[in-house]
Amino acid sequence: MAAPLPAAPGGSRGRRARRPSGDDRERAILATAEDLLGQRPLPDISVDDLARGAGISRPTFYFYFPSKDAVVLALLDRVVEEARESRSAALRRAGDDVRASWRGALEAVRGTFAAHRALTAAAASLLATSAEVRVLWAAIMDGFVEETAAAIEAERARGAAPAGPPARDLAVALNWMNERVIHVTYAGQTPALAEDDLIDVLLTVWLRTVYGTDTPGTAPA
Amino acid sequence: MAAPLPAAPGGSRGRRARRPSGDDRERAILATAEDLLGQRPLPDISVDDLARGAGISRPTFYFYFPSKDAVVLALLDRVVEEARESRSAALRRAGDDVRASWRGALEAVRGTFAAHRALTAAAASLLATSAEVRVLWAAIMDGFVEETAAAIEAERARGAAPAGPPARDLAVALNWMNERVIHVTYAGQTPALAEDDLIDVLLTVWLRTVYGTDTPGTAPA
DNA sequence: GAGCCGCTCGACACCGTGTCGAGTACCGTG
DNA sequence: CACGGTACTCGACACGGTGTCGAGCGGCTC
Repeated sequence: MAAPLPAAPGGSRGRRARRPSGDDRERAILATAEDLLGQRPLPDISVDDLARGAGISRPTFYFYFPSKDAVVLALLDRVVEEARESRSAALRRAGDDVRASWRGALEAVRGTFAAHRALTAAAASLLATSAEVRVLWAAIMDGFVEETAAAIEAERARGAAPAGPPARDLAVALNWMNERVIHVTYAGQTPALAEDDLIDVLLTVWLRTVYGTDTPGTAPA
Repeated sequence: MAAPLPAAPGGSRGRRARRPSGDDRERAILATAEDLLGQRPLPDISVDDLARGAGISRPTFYFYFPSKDAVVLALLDRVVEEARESRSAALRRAGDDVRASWRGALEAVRGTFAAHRALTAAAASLLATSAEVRVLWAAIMDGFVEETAAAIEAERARGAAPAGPPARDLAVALNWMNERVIHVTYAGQTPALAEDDLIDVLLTVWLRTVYGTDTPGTAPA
């Protein structure tokens, strides 16, 4: 919401070299986008809506962003970063209790997406049309997969988890499962899970897949 | 490809009451769509392209279909039916060997989607914008989930599978995992699995989730 | 041969996108 | 204080896609 960005020069995404002034406008566009996305789906929002909402004309909008998609991408950048950090933090915390650790990671991702449903829905619709969004999405999923695969390998190394397919392969399947199940659940699609059962169910699949049991760390050698 | 449709009156989907003649045109449009989808993504195909490909003018196209989306929906109807039947058949076959039975179901769905990659990609892009496609997709996933849930419950009842979360909840998670993993793998996105490993990995997750082991039927009482 | 019906398309209205070029306001510098 | 530049603004335009309307045409039936 806040995040003043004192004078960050390197625009990570391609959008535009930022200048001290006019910066308010850029933020106004972003804010308008976030606001409108809470009201209706992305395809029903035009560049004109965004411009008007930010108090500027349509051509002026193009001075700040090359397209409607770029606005969503900018918004998404922030959320993706938030999800990544929140997940890594959860994984770092709770080092002892294995089960709690996995649960924390699940919970972190779920939390981030739940907090930004509208944006996530918009991202999903862009996934089909925007190569940039696809790249961004692939990057975050890749990060999750790497992290997960490393964790599985560690558990196998210490004898807590049985062998099986490459850890990375399992990680790919599990993480995509999360992505989709969380998405359909929060987007109100069917078949979905009850929001309250989400984490329990996903955790069960993760634990059984990795350890073969719901209660790792209690029985094995 | 063939499927003459002798004179089927009840257009399942909303498209239009069908008349004996002009039927060739309808098929030509469908064929053109399938063809063009093999060349470029759906958003890059206009109604005009479809019409020209079928040898008619754009307004005439609207005599046969209410929109571009409806064409894809019609195509999708057939494929969805194919997937459903192929999966049910696989589940019916191989009654004894549990593992083979699950594998067959996985294989059936994979096969159908692999055979229609382009269409599946188009469906994915419509999922974001077309309520009808969403309903159709929800329906097929629901069918898979029901079938899966029943199978899990049967396994639990005969003591082959351990208790745990509601069978339906596990079924939801597992089937969405399949959907997504198959999709990213065949759409060439990342992170994905190698096409050859797909089934093995998914099967492992399914078996471990349902039974807690890769080799059901060998150990338990 | 009159009339209907399935079918066809030219022409049109509409909407959203993206661009171009003519401004304006404000800056620092001479 | 002019002067030139630069950040920014927007009216007007061109384009491409969608969907509709109404006139026309060919074959069938009575």
